[in-house]
Amino acid sequence: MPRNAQADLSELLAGKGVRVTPRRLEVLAELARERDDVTAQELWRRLRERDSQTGLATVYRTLALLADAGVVDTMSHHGTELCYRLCTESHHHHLVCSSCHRVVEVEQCGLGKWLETVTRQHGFVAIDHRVEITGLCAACR
Amino acid sequence: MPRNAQADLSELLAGKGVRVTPRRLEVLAELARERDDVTAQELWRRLRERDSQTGLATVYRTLALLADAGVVDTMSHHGTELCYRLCTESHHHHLVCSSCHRVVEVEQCGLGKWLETVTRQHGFVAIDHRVEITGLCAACR
DNA sequence: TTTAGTGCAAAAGTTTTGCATGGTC
DNA sequence: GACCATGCAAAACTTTTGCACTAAA
Repeated sequence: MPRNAQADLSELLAGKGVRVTPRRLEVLAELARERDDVTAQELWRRLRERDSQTGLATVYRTLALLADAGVVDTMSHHGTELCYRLCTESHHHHLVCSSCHRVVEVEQCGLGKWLETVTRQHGFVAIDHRVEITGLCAACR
Repeated sequence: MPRNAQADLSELLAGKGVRVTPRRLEVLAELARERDDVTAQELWRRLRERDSQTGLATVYRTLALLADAGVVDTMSHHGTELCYRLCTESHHHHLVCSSCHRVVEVEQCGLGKWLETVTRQHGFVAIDHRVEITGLCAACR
């Protein structure tokens, strides 16, 4: 990994008030390498393949921390495992290929007015929302 | 439970080509009683409280079957457990109260055109999509 | 020096499976 | 009667915790 990418990751943590450690950088670097989402178990397996000594518990603890800090997004494809993914900071949604599990981030949000309307209609105040579109990507079609 | 509701549930199963059994009707009836979503474990506990002899494995098997048949929706509130809920047949989305977990179904879908646009933009063919809006309901505000 | 992170192993919890038995069509 | 559903107990997994030890600020 390029030396400045390393530094970026450190800043990413420090900026969130999170203590910087070698383990956390390893986890973060692995997340940065993944194009798509991964489970904690998968991430751990890949770290081991790179001869990292990181323990599974640390992976779980780190991912929970990062999710808390808003550095990673969590998704669950309606299986029993939680998936993690390093995400852009801005509001966005996901396009997921049901065949190859590729994830594409969509920056635009098409909900705008509708969101306003339906939440008010039911007496809710919206805090957050997520849209997950499942489909087939170009390669899998 | 009213006698005709019983019959309705039987028809619901039979209509999907699913074999009708007392156990499945019990699970279905319990789901019908729940306003909000439940985990398999919760559902099982409630059945026991009603002196049902249904085994936990049967609850899991039945819920999987019903989800497959499209009779229940599954959601995961980003915890480790999967939640189930008896849903209307038509396309709809969910409004979830983050404080009391109340779920409201929203029949309208505000995605229409936007969905078309973004999927095509990324070379996807959309198969399905789900919108989950988190917020505070009137009572919890 | 104080406070927090980590590895390991054990525990806790959820979901799945094998198998003998009983019920549905 | 054939085939599927069920209960029970065991197994398989994922995730969390306790604790002794190490490292960051």
